[in-house]
Amino acid sequence: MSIQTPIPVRDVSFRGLRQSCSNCSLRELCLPVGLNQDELRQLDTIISQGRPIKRGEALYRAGEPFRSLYAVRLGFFKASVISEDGREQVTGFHMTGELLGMDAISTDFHTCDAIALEDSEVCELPFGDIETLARDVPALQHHLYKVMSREIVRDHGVMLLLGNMKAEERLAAFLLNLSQRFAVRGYSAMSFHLRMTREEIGSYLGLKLETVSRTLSKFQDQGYIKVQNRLIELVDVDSLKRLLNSCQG
Amino acid sequence: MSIQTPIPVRDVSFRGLRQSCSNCSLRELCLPVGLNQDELRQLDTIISQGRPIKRGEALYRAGEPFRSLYAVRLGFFKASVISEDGREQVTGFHMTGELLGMDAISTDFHTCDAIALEDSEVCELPFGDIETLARDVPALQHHLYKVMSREIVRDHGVMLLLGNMKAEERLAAFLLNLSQRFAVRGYSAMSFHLRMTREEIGSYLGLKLETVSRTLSKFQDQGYIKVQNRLIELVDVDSLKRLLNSCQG
DNA sequence: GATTTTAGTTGATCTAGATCAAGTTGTGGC
DNA sequence: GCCACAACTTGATCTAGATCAACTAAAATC
Repeated sequence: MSIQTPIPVRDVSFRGLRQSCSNCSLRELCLPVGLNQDELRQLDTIISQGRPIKRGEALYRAGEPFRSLYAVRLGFFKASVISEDGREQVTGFHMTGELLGMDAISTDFHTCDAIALEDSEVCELPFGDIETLARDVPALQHHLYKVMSREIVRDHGVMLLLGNMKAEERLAAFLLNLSQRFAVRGYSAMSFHLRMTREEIGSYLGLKLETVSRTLSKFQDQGYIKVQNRLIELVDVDSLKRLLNSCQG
Repeated sequence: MSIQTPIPVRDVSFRGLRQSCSNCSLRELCLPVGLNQDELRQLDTIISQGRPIKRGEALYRAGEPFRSLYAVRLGFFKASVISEDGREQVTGFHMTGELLGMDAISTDFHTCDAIALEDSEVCELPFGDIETLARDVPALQHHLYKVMSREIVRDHGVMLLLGNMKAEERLAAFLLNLSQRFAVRGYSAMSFHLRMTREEIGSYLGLKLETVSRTLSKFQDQGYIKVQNRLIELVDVDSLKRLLNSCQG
């Protein structure tokens, strides 16, 4: 199972990229599959130009009124909920092409924080407008349902991970998932830079930062990976996968 | 925080109940708020009669092709995903008025099993038809987005629970959540029958059945609850809530 | 209504991962 | 380029919850 379903970029939410309209032509960046020229033009009028978010800044925070969904155009985000007593639970890491903010539709307020882990850029998609357009464009309507459904499936995968797996299995699943998602976006599957701290990984995986650190070291000792600070190289992917398959939790 | 957001029944998915059309008049049972007479009539034509599911039977199973969402009309379900190596993770318990199957929109196949934990009855909502109708009925379209969003928020709550909380906190959250949801449906908030085994509770909460049993006994010893097999009586709700608020995980 | 089966409790022990602690490395700010 | 602070590693110890085990109680089944 994969904790963050690896999906071809074209399916993630919106795809493509062209430098025409300023920096964020929805026409190509945020293009749901199967729209015709006219429908695309309509979409373009709705979607705002790219908005840059500096590393460390919040795209939105829990409690803020909901207006728009955001498509990550470039960069890397973490989403997290904070419990009343201040504990943070990272609910996901989001990269190019993924959609943020769907949790907020429920109450018209954001229920989690979205923080940029590197300098990033998003497309703002005003939800009211999107919803209206979706009525005229069945493909868009269906696409939105699909993207939300996929988020639910992903969350179930995380529950399975948190509820059933041991530390090594969690880390292996996490690394393999990241690897796949980078690969899909044209980056190396075998070597990548972690944008998040050990503590954030731990929060996502239900582990303490020391356990994350130790487990990474263990993987390195066993020759599964090489770790240099936040640079990860996957050396023996099969062994990592075996860790996952043979997990008898 | 609540692991399974307590929501007034009218918001859960569809509401109302009348004995007119056989046993499952959508007109009242599965009525999204804010539809007019004509829209209701349209809905009625789409939705199938109530379908009974016996205790222990599956409403659907992972891998089956997706056709419809299901509104629980009566009864109690568990939803669970099974990992490749056979581990079960219960992803939720669902009662009257809640919607099942939204995870399947993503791939057009169900990704989890839905098993009745008592004799139950559901309304089948063919998704294609619902989607088509939603184009003409903005309130219905928006309602569907909301329901799916709410599921995402609920899942984030479970992640927080699984990632951060200790056994006692998880159990307290679980009992309080059940209590609220029963209350909303007109049943007693202080005393209710658990439809699931200790093992199923444990699977949902990321605990072993022995730990669930022990923790319930502990709560009873401390005078928080009374346990008689599957009958739970909440004696000291405040203490249970305090357990949750003061959790310093 | 007796019997088999399944669900639940409780105790003893073990262990994965948390916690505490000390040191190292890396990074952003001036 | 130096300083201060944040991120990371590694070791020693502790503990919540898992595991193993034995027993009891409640349902199904015949």
